[in-house]
Amino acid sequence: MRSAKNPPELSTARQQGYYSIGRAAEISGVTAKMIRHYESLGLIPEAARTLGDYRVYDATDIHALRFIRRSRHLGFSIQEIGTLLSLWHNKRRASKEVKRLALAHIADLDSKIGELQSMRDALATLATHCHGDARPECPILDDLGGLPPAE
Amino acid sequence: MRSAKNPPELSTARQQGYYSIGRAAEISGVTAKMIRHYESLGLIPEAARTLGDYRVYDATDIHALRFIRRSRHLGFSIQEIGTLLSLWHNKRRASKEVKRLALAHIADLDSKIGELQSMRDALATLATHCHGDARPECPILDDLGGLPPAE
DNA sequence: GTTGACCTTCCCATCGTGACAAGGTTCATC
DNA sequence: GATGAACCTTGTCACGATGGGAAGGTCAAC
Repeated sequence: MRSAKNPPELSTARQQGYYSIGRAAEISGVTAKMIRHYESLGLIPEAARTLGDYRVYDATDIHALRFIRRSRHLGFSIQEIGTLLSLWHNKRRASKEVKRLALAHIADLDSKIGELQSMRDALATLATHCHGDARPECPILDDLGGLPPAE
Repeated sequence: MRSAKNPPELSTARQQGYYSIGRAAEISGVTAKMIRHYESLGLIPEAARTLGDYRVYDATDIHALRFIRRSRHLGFSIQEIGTLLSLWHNKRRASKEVKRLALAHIADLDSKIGELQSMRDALATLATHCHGDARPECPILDDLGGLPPAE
């Protein structure tokens, strides 16, 4: 199947405004790897193919990829993005749905932030009491080891 | 090798203050699953075994497991915990080393918190401008899709 | 001696991403 | 019209920390 009867067809596609996966990755900011991955997850529809089996993307696809990138940037999970995408595509959706999702995600973020913050504060307290010099005494290790803090 | 010449030996071990993995999990707060995992990673030494090949743990082992649990709770990675454990075991360590690690970890936490916080704030701003009713207009989706916010 | 609780090892899944391998396609250049 | 670079294809493996489950062995108690 080397250089057989197939017209190149990729150049044709390009002339019609299609992008190869590499080009799509470049202009959408999503790596080619991840584009394929999202396709395999069903997050985006299967890309059209050239006769040489190369994936091609049009402006709409790129738009969706940008949507995904931005959503990831805001910390939405792939599943949540799936829902957001379908809401995005549905011109008749109620903004209520979207807002509900966003608020739930904000709550998630808040709880993660709270967790990290309490780790941070606990550790900072310990570090404050640690001399941090050549001596072996160390309240940090003492605490990790379960010793009550020396008064 | 069913009921062969082996003395039970587990009850003996128990009498000598050893704990089975399930018991160790219970009193250390680390699941049996994770205890085995930590062993396979080399984070803790290979446990002693009974003749029936059951792992047994003594008070020192439990102490180390608790140390690990607390460290994880503060968000240290397994690798960092490996270092902390060796510092903990080394009675001559300088507290400087430990403090350095703790401060580096605090910096990590701060940067993660910052990331989440900026996600949260960006999303909160968008959500504020979303009516959240039955209408389809939605600044959140508009932004994700790349539309500049309507003024 | 049988039952049931506990243990053993091994494999798979998560989540999002990256790296690599082995091979096919396209295209420009000689 | 052949060669080689740049790109594409599918596939597998890995991360980090954890959980789930299967298939089978051991222990204790009745």
